[in-house]
Amino acid sequence: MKAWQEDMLHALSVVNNEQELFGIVTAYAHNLGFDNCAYGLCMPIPLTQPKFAIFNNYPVAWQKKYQESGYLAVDPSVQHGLRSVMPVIWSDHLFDTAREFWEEACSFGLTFGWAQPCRNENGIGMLTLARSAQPISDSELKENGLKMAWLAQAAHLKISRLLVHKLLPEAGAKLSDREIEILRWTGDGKTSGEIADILNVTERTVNFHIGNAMHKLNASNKIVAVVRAAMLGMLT
Amino acid sequence: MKAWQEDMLHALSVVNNEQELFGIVTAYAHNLGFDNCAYGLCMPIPLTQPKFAIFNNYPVAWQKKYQESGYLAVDPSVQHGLRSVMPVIWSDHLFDTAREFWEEACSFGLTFGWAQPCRNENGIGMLTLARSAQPISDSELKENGLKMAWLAQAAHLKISRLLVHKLLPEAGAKLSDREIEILRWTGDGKTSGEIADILNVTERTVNFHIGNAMHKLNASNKIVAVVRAAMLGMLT
DNA sequence: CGGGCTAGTGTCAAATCTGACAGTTGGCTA
DNA sequence: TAGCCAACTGTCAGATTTGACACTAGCCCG
Repeated sequence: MKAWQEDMLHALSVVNNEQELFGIVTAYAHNLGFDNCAYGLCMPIPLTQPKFAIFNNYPVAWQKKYQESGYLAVDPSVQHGLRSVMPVIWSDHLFDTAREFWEEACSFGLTFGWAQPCRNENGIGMLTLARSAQPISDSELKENGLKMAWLAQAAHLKISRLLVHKLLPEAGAKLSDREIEILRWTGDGKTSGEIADILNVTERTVNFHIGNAMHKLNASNKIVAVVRAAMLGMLT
Repeated sequence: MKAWQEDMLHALSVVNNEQELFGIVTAYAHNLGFDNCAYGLCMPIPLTQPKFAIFNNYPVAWQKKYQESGYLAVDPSVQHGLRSVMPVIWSDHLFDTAREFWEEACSFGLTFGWAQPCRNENGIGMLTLARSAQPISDSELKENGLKMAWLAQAAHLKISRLLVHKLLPEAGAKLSDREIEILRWTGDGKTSGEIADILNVTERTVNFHIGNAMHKLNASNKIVAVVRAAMLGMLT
């Protein structure tokens, strides 16, 4: 494996708090020629008003403005990340539907940018690398593009886990094999009685396991238990 | 955007059947120096026994052997793809737990390989590029790595949609805004009565929408409806 | 203007789930 | 050997869901 890949993963492995982790990402971004970088995570639950977590080293005034104006719901690059897995370079076309937002960002020195979404069981993450001068050229992409993509994947891999386990207690639940099996069948439409037949146990036993899973996942009914377990990748 | 990226996406856009699509991917793989390539997709539902779809141009004898021996459940590169979003290069270390499998693959000329997993609302996909001679060097990765990663993303983007819509009829369901809203609340643990209060409608109306969503998603109860909608990205 | 579509509402019986009571069995370990 | 834990089972009342009957109001389109 290439030295810088091991390097990056190693650097990201030695710390275990999200601030430091993001600091390391920022440093790598700097090495790759980007003064600014941002990592955003959209967690898989709750379904109504999903939780977001954002780190960036943008100008404080812009962070404030972004927050206060609710730009998270406007920002086309965020919209893109929530829909696609393809990387994007900031362009007029991308910000077609939010001209003002785009111009305002430019006024804070966020002119040229590149963003790579990533998905895993902890949700959808996106790493953005940006700077005020120098468009992102083809030769630069050829030189550093793979490292940028790698950095995005690696950042998401490490940061998302940390964040989700800190902000979503249910993500830490350890389900037993039996519980997982039963939640799977439940999510495929079987009633407790049917699952009992499939597994050759009593309906009471099936409900017992479902009840335990509900407690572990802090779920008020089995719908929530199945949805959470599925969204957090526990049934895969 | 770089010419080859547009090229690739364009080439993948003009056809709309999975065989041809995979043919194009194969051709790009060939240009990148890989005789063999494979794309595998693990669909998000059902939860018990998830559906897989696989395309490859491996030797027929190996395809047969792989199929018959149930290697899908053994293949460490598949296991990796189901767990992580990081790319991997085939190595002794990766195949540590399946020596025989690894040697057998080598005997069919599948010696050097690289695999990139990708995730989206259509499930987990993985593109593998392989060949019999010439290890994958750092300089080659530097030269072509980004294109390889892009090819994987693009292939997954195009093929997964087609496959999922063909093999999972429920993926084509168009839920109304009201249905989505109600399924979200349901997945967060609200009962029909509670949702009725939240939305200022009757409990009967909530159940009406849930029933409609159930029909569209071919679901036997609302658990299935919520799980399917969530797993297929309809609630994001 | 009639037909189709979406959103909304009523009622009622049967099926299913949830919570709280109270247990047994077998394996692992201090 | 006593204690703990996971898996399993029984019963029962009350809450919730599901399916099937039928109906209104508003909007768009041919």
